[in-house]
Amino acid sequence: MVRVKATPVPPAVRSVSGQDRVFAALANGTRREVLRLLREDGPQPVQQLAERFTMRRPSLSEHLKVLREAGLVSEERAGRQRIYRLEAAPLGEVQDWLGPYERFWRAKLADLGELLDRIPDEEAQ
Amino acid sequence: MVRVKATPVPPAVRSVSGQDRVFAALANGTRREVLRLLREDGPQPVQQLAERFTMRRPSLSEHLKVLREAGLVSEERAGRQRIYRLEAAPLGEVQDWLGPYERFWRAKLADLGELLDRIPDEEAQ
DNA sequence: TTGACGCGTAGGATATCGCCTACGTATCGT
DNA sequence: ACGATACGTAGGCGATATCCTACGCGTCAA
Repeated sequence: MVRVKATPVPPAVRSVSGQDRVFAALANGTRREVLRLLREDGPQPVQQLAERFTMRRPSLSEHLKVLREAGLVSEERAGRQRIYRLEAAPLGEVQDWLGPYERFWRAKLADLGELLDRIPDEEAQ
Repeated sequence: MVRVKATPVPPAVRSVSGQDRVFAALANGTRREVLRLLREDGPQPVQQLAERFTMRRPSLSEHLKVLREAGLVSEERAGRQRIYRLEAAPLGEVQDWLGPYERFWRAKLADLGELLDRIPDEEAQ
């Protein structure tokens, strides 16, 4: 069969490795929870992290691998332990990605605010 | 300026599953590209969106379904067309999720700046 | 009314995900 | 040296993701 497209423009032109990995890593609740634990309780060995989940430790190790390859965590060896630490730089890139969308939800909130303003009470911003 | 949200537009379930849906929807390059197109070129019918991708139209329809169920787009019927529009509110929640991490990458950037300041001859860009 | 158009869904093929158990490697304590 | 500990990897397995073709449904134009 013949497939001729005028302007294909594959969407994966931009670094598939970087942004895709980060978003894919964040698409899992367990991995987001790992990031939260590292943020709130600081760097920890795998064992300590694993206590917070019901899954087996090897499964958590796989999640840590995904986070590592996305640049979201780093590991430091300490004896037979491996201390994992939050690396938030890729999240900064996520925020940059969000930037161009910000005015859209701000507009929505403004609409809501306008509605509220019809009820005599508030100040605007 | 914190306003209590009293049942906004989406009456959908806002629990953990909602957040999961949003992150999962963003984990695909095609879907992020759809959001960009809707942001830059405004609301469009499916056909017009499909011209920008190499995949078949039914596949794009499935991506639009994922975005719809994540609350990231809305559809409006116009004759035999369906006009899709960006709904950025869930992205606002993503930004809220990023909030607690912000100080981490800010700290990293500060360290980098300090490091660059110690090298007098180099220029950063 | 009839056929073309715009779009979604059904169902299948393949790849990847997320979990498991079993096992290998390096380190620590005795 | 020896066993216990901390961790990663290998490989299997069911579920899900992502693409496809075929097709059904509503709308428009002639």
